[in-house]
Amino acid sequence: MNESQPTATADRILDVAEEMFAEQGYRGVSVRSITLACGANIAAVHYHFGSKQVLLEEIFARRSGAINAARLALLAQCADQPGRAPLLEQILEAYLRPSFAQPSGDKGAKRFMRLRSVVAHEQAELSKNLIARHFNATSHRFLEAIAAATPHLALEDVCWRFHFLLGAHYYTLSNPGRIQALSGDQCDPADLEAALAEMIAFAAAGFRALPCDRSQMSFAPSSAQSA
Amino acid sequence: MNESQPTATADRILDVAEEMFAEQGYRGVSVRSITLACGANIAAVHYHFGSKQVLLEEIFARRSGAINAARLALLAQCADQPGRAPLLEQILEAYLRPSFAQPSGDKGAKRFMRLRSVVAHEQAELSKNLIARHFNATSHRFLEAIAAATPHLALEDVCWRFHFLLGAHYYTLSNPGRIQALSGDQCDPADLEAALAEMIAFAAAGFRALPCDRSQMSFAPSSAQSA
DNA sequence: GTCTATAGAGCGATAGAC
DNA sequence: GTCTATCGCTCTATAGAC
Repeated sequence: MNESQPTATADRILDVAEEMFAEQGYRGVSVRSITLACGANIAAVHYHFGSKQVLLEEIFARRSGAINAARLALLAQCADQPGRAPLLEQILEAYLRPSFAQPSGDKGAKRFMRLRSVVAHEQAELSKNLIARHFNATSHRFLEAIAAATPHLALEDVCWRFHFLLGAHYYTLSNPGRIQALSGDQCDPADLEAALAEMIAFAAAGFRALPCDRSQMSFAPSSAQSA
Repeated sequence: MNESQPTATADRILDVAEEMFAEQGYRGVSVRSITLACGANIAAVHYHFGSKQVLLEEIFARRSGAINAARLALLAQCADQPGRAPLLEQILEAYLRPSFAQPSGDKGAKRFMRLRSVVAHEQAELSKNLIARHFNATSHRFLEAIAAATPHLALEDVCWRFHFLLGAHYYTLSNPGRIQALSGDQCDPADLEAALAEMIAFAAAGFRALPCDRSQMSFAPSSAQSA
């Protein structure tokens, strides 16, 4: 009857910890409060995982596999064919959609995005290692695909713009309240399909822009424009 | 000789705390370590500020005034004239440049950007209040200016795209290491003029894009594209 | 205004009974 | 595998001498 839950307690801890870390930060959530919230004993985290940090690493490992697999599966379906969206838009959707929501309808992917953002700020060194271990390979696959679709850009430009996309992506899924405050509640951050469509349109246009020209700056300090 | 430093200790605490909070997080830095790092007594923070949180609020108050003033001064200089960059690019530069570096050459503006990002994740509620108090008015001025320069967009689209710009902006100044890892050290995050030029080109193109069309999605779950 | 000393609370982690 | 009890540590904040 319960052969499908050999370590039900460990799974419950992973679920609850992911949610609490994402919403209250890593340092802001104690091992005590995690076990209390999921009905386990205070010592359960250290029994199942060994330490608070290993628990965090297990959360990363569990999520990243599914997201990477979904991204690469969609990337494999991208094709420059008549009647479909332009290839660049397809690639961007293949990259972004799995971190908005999994096909199963699980909303945890979005929460995990906020968790990554939280950890990047609170545990910079650990975050660098985890992101590199779990996401570098897939990110580079997409960087290459985008570079191939934007032959007018030097690789350096592609990297900067992909970096900006990452920032917009993290911020949108991590700070859903900010756009409500900015727009006077006209934008609904819970409408993930709208956010995704807006982000793809914005980023695709950004990637298509001509390489920037630094001499076109209006207020550079050396040109003594103002003071 | 020292009439210019009536509260030298408080100023030193503000400087050191801003740097330590930005690099190690708010919860990750103790009042003890701040006072130790700036040679003050352990009790100095509570004598001068009353609490750790008020110290953080004073850091916000001190920086935000200068940044807002610089932004609005540059915005007032923006004009759609031949021989200058397009108006949209001018507005974006007026918004972004003061948070990359102040005219005085002070690098603290960039550090303060990372501090805001850190606090947004660790102290979500406090951050919301501080950001609204110090930045909402100026941000709305720029939202209006951008909206006027992009008459093809609904206000909702302008808000989403401004939100994406905020995300790219925060991420670039908060996670300088990520673009080095992504680009194989081809992009130099310390070259702030390059980052600024790239960001303006990317965002300006994004704002100029046509409104997005949600029916153009390639992998929406309801269309049963894959599984 | 600067210092020492400490209160009072919460933390991660562990030992050892069951 | 689950529990209680507790160790040893760090934290913010404060009291009170100088």
